[in-house]
Amino acid sequence: MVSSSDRVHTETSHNMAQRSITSFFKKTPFTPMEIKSNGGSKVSHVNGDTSPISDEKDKPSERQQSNSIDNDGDSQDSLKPKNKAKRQRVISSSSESESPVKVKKEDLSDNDDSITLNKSVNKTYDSPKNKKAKIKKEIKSPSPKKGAKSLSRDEVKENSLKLKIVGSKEKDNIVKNTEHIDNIENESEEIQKVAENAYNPSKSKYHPIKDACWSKGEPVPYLALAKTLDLIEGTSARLKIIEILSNFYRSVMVLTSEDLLPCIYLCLNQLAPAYHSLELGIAETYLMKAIGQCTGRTLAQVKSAVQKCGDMGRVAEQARAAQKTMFAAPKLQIRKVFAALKEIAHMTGQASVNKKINKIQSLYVACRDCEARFLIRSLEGKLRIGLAEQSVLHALALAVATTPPGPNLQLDAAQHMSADKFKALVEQHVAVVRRTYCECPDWAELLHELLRGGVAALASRCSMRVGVPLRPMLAHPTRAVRDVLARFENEEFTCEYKYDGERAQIHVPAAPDDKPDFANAAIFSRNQENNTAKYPDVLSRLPTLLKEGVSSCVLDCEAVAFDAANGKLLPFQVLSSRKRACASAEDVRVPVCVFVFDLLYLNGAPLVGSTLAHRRKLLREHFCTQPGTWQFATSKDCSTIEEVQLFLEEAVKESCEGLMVKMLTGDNSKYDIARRSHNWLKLKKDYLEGVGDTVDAVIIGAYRGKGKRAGVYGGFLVACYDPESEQFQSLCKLGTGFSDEDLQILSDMLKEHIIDSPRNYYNYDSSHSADVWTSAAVVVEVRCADLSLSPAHRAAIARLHPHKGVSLRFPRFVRVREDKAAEQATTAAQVAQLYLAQDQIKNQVKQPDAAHEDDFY
DNA sequence: GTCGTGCGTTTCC
DNA sequence: GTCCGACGCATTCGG
DNA sequence: CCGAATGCGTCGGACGGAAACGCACGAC
Repeated sequence: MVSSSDRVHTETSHNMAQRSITSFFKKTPFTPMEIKSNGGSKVSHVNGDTSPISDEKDKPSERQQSNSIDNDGDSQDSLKPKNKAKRQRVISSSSESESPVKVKKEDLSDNDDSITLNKSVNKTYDSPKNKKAKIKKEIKSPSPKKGAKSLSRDEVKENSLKLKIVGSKEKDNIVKNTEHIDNIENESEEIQKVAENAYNPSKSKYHPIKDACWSKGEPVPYLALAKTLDLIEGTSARLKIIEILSNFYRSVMVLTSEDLLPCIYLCLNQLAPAYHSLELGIAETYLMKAIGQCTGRTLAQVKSAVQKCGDMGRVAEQARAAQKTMFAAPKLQIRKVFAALKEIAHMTGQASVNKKINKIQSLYVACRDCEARFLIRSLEGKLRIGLAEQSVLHALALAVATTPPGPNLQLDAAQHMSADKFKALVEQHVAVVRRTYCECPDWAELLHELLRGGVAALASRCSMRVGVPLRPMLAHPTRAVRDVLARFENEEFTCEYKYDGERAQIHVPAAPDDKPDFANAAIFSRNQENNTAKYPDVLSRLPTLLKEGVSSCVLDCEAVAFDAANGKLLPFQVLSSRKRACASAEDVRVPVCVFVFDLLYLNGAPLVGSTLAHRRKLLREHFCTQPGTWQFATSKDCSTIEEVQLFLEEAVKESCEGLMVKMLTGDNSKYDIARRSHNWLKLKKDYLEGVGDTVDAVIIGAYRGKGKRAGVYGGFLVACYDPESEQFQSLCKLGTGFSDEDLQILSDMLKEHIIDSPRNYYNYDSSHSADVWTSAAVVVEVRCADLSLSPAHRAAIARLHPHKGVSLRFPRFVRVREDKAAEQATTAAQVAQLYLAQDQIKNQVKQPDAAHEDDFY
């Protein structure tokens, strides 16, 4: 490894390493020598530091001055000639073998050329929803609610109109003989099928057979899904989204029910239940490569187009549209697309990446219309249309309420009952479907039972069982201790330490002899991944946890790295260095202590419907603890603010993140994820106003935003200042905490500070190379939860570790410090000081032996 | 062919 | 993980 | 009394650091 002391940063392909520090003195407007330490500048904002500046709550009002919403955030590129245009549409796929070095060179030099080239091809994409939001702001309707509603309707109409126009334009693409005779019982009439391009599941009084664009028994065309997703993308009203999707599902159920599962998976970007651990293994970079190869562009060209547009799906769609197709590929079918994705996920071993890319290309070239957009986004892993799990569940419930599966075909149940009655029916179905999914997050199983026996049979046939992970209860952040009381007023509640580890849901099934079957026990993560192989040590000592009489159970726990020698909890960073799969308990390098805090199932009976008080009682009765291996989460049943406050401080001192606050009795203490998934409160020091670490950092670079952040910068590289080495050392990237307005302001602000290449006194890792570099001018206040030693960031490098700097955990933007100049930012020494001041670091037992030295030399 | 390194992806928080 | 924005729903406010 | 305003919870999607892991690729 290159020692970074002799070089400002280790980016070898950049040429700036040659530039000497002296050149910096000539170029920069401010000279580090001139810095006057501002009256003994102290560490900024440590634990409620009350410097007069930091206390000024000058937030939005002042910033409004520089607000210019109209700006397109198009920064430096707007200066460039715009008429070079469409040159590179010429299909020339000759540039195959790009060595990584070559690619890098292109990356660096493309700044002027390819971006301009792509400019007119890929305009910054302003999503329909963004547009809508803007319109909404402009129109100050006396009745915003109604205004919004009618607006969305109009827009949907407009959208579908456009669709029709497009459809007629591309008449040649429309398959003309789409007339079929459908033999479904009471539908004896001849049904003329809708052309695929005109498929419109958002129309009112949607008829699942007549309005579909395929016939009974036929595989569902991928274009039907793409059209549905396209409509949804243009809609922001959630209920409307659900209606559109449910209409599509109704058609699938009635015509081709076996395609419903792939349809749902494609809507969710999922391949299988999480605990099957099936992943695509393909993301942004390889996708861009695939698109480039298909459309005769270099990786750098695609990259800059994606940056410009903020959406790879759109880029892929436009690139595909611009291409002439040599021969018509067969139409994509949903089941085939989904099967192909699964196939890609299963490819492993040598040359698998290329095989995956080839497979993607074969799909991509067969894309028509907007299919490419959604195919590519599926592969990216996010649809970005405002549709996710909860809406899919709702849509499915609405679909089965409207068109119930079963022998007696009924196409629109709503017709036969009052609106209120139907609404109640839907609500009930939604509740059942959601609950079922929470207890058994397996779409295959859920759909199988749903299509077979309908909603009525779902609850009984498909419910919680040992071995299938259930969705865990999550917690809401709380900004003040008094908010806890506000929420839990007059209720019994308890506070537990919030341990800084990894969620572990432990399942122990019963053997036929009614003893616990430890051999088949399993451990699942917060996201239902199967972590059984990760914790052989925990599994091996499971027998010490269960008391006599326990035959089966499901436990909710937190696994925390543990220093057995000193009986101390270790930071999350230590825990995360555990191998993901470990053969046996002896091979485990990082021991853990498991903190059990809930019991969800005991001896054949689910407890999710019991109160926490009851579950906790059973937990304490039936399970053993042993310091350092199995412990119950430290808890205290508080009733006053003062008690909570004190307990919080205690928790933090003992290397915990804070507190979890939970209701003990009543309906709200049940483990009912379907009804409310964030039913607990979390209380952390860094949420509290005026408490927690804050740093004033300098923006030295920016990254172009994607999706809803297209057109502005979506993130920034920020640094601390080190007067001794005269460097700005990267501290972290900053990507959350700003309002849309903040982002606009920052983007405008930075325009005048953009520089061609990073200063040679910027110390950063090449992995953090910014899209746009800026001179060190804008100072921002950044809040974080922790400071950690970083392999990639350089703040306070060599002060705590020879080649590791410090970075921030969970960094978020607080405000612009317009009152501060770059040289007044938090210094490297102060960052180091903040790092060392952390309770968790102070708690660490200093090793007098070589272990410490080991790290150093 | 083997080994180490770099890069990309996924999964925790 | 944090955070923001939009939506939907219930409750309160005001003419 | 009814519509408007307000408050709150949910949902979805921007974005963060760090580590493991698996494949690609160059050095030997």
